[in-house]
Amino acid sequence: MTSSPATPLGFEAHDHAACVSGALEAAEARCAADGLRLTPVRRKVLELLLREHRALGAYAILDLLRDAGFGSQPPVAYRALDFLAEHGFVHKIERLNAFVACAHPNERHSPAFMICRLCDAVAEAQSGPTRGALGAAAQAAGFEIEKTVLEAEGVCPACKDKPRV
Amino acid sequence: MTSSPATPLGFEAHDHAACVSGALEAAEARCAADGLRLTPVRRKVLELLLREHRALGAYAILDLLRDAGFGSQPPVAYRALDFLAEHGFVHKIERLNAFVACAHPNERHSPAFMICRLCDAVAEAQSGPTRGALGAAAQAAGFEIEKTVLEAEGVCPACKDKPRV
DNA sequence: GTATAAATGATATATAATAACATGACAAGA
DNA sequence: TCTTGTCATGTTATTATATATCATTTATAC
Repeated sequence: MTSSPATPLGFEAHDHAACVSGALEAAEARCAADGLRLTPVRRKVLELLLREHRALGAYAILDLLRDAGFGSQPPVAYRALDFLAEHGFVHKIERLNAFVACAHPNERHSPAFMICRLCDAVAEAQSGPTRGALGAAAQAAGFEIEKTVLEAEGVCPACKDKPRV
Repeated sequence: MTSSPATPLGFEAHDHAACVSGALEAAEARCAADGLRLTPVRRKVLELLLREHRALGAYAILDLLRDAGFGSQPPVAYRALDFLAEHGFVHKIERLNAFVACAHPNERHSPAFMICRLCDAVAEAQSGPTRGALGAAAQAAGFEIEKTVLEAEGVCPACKDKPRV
């Protein structure tokens, strides 16, 4: 994120090491600015998600935490994930019961995701505040939308190119 | 569904008994036409979901199945739900890990949902084949969308009218 | 009627998430 | 310095959701 990539942390190749460290620095800066505490566990979970760059279940994260010398009971991961999600550093992918690092924190956004069913890569796209057809239906029904989940499942370009791996 | 309601099985009041039996008849007709087997368990699960008219978890369904004299081990419910979802009679609400009867089977559709966080009522709206912003992002990224999940969480008209129940 | 495929029964286990309570770290104020 | 409040973590246990596997039965096709 340091070099403001043209693409929104999607499926394209990029300098991932720089992407990870840049995002971590940005997160630290933001926490310092907002009085949030990016503690070691929280930082580690964010780093893991940035590094993997795909959706990870809480228990997969827990395994990685254990390898890194952190506690390995479920609440350890869920607490860190709650914090990170609450402040927009990660998102939960409902379809997978898994978590992914946010591609553009700092911006208020209602994210949309493209999930590769073959490699679990996740790309995050921006999505308007409330979508066309659904927004109209909600208005007609008198339903007050507070939050939306928009997730597309399919095949990413990389997996499409190599059907057999 | 018999009297082709103007509203799509949403939050509005309607003749629910007729709605349930009509939907069941429609499902039976459709299965007969397509060579699908609407076995007793499957029919019962669909009936339960139609009757409740809200999102039910698999284990809640399992309890109701037990009460109705069916098997009560998890696979019983999950198999029936898999069948019903595969053929469009029910949808899974990812956000709730729960299931709801489809408001308009027979039509090929990519559903969108409005979920009341207070009473768990679920209304189903139609949603275009692939949505605007996300569709564009997918095209740009070379991502092939196979299925989309679109779920809005908020407050339904009934709960909005009576803030304290 | 027999072969085949589809569905069910049953047991076990995997995965996801939370409850509840104790402990530790640290800052603000008496 | 001591105490108190808050936030974070450690730990144990439990609840909720979902799938794997294999045996058995039932329906349908030939």
